Amino acid sequence: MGCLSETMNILAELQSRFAAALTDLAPDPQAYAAMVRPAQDARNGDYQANCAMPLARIVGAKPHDVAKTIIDRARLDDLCEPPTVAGPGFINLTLRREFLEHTLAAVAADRRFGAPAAESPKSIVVDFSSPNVAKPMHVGHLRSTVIGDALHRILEFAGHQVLSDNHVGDWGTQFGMILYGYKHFLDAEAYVADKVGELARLYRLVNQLCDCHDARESLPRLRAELEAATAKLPALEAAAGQDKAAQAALKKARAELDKQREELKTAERKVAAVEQDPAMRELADAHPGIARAARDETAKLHAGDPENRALWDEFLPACLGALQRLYDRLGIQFDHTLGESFYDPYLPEVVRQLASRGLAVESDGARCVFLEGRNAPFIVQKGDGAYTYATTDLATIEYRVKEFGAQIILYVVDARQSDHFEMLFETARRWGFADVECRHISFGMVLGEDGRPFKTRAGDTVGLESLLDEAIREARRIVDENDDSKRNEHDQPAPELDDAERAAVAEAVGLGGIKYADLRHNRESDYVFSWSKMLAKTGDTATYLQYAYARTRGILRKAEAAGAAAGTAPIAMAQPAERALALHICRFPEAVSAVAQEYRPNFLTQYLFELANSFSSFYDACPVMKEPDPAVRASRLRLVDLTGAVLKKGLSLLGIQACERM
RNA sequence: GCCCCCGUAGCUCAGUUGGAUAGAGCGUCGGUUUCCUAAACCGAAGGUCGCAGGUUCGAAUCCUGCCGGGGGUGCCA
Repeated sequence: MGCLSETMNILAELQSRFAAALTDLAPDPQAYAAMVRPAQDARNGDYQANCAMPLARIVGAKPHDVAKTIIDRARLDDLCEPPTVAGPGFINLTLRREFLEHTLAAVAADRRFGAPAAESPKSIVVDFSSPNVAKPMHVGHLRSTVIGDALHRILEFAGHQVLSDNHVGDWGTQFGMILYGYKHFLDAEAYVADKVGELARLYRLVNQLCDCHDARESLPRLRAELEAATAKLPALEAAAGQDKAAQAALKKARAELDKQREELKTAERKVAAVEQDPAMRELADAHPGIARAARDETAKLHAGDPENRALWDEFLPACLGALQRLYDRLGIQFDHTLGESFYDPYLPEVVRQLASRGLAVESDGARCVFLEGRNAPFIVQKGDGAYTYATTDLATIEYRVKEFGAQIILYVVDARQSDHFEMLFETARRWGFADVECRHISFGMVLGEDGRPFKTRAGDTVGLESLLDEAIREARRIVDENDDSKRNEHDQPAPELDDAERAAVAEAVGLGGIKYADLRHNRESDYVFSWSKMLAKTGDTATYLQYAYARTRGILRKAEAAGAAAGTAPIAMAQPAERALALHICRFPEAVSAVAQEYRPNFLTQYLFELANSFSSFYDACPVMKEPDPAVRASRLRLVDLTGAVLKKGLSLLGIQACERM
């Protein structure tokens, strides 16, 4: 019982001991054993079991007595001090020092720091990033990219077989716009000089012209709607005296009115942007049917038109190359980049099968899947015969299951698409893919400090490339400032880093800052993007973790210079700071398995922040190289070495680099 | 109309699925450097968990209603 070579996950070990003790006491021992948790408050010990209270209700006994019974039956004496019962029936557990030392030694000897391989490794596809290749990536792609990459790394580390797949948008309407732009507005010289840049310009241009025409067309309708809504307002106001329902209606009408005003303003702005620029205006006048024409280009591409197909073949590698450069900068790798175009040949068969099963039926000229409890249909083929991303997504599920043997598919996509994914998954189940577990790993928006979607001051979306540049530039400034202010013992300037190392540190700090700021938030919630917080020299940031790591390296350098090495000395933990640090190191497996279970990287960032925190306290309270007792010194040196290794591993699982010095 | 999400300290956010006196970072106030990087450490103040009911030994967490904010919603992805 309790063979520790099997698990260095203390929490899991405790839970299994409790499960054994609960076999005759509880209907579902596992569920009650799961109520063993890390103690919320260190005063209550290291871990606590909360199962006695709910169990007492079932058995009809006093919680306190149930807790006593559990304690009597649980065999914990090799792990814990004698457990105590507190409050209404909490069981408090304090780990024995010998056990901690033993576990720590095992963690230290393990290349995976005690993180167990998954009991039943799954074949997992992580679908993330998924930008449109026709336009440059912007800040909106950040979360999917960063969270997806972290999940890829962590799940793989947790022992699963993981494939990352970038489901790029390389087949949609944006390509029609580029094709149209290429044929009508190409700047040949610019195209030769910077293919992707010119294509992006063409996309923006055509998109803007389409928007303008579209907006101009909708202006009368928008104005009429606004007028009608405004006209209705007085009646609503009059009716809203006492009646609650009427008041609610009034408020809703006002909100609706605001929305309509906004919409009208946006449309007017789009029109004005073109009309105030004579050159643009001329273009707009010369291409009145541009939106339709661009759609036709898309249709021709899909239909196999040789010219468009040849252009697409020419554009795509350049676009993918540009994306790849960005991913290289970010240190992100995909096992596959199978975009929408890849699935095009499969689409007719998907619809045919859905139709033959009676799942897809015709409605208003389109083929739709109607799902119980929903008004909106899942459209798999449009009235004009074109397929939608719903169809592509279905084909993609089929492919991933059949070709990759996917058992789990994770879609790291923003929360706004949750309806789509619910319908997609339901349709896939009914189509015959009931065994694959599809999960929408949804995340919230990145907001600016004004609480609105993150934009530049001018109101444009922020390009990802320039975001990275700015972060690194700012990081470099901080690195310079910090290194320049270093002093030697005579209080003279003593910078440590040469230009190349400063650049490397700035890169790690800048990119790490961006990634960490994203990952440390619960992915489900929106978060406010803040330059100052992201690269702050204080607080819960990547820099703090990187700095803690650099400090571990500093001590080890010093030790090396003195001819000492971390070695394999026994680790003792006499000081509270030593014990706290040691315990925290031992919890690494818990953090990894928590992330793998819930797909929440913030569990790992939180763990690492606390680890760095424990280390900083230890650093302050427990000198290493100045410690006179050689045994204590050797023990602390190992603790430092191990802390550094876990920090570095943890950061790497988040896609963040650690620096030797900074 | 229908559907989904959010509201926690001055600010930004956690909160392990119902557990103990609700936590952290920033900011504020106070302390720490002849000593391994002060990008640090230690301490303090700061809360009606949007509001009102309900469920029970126990609620930020579950249910109902309300207030406030955001998002989605038949041929974009």
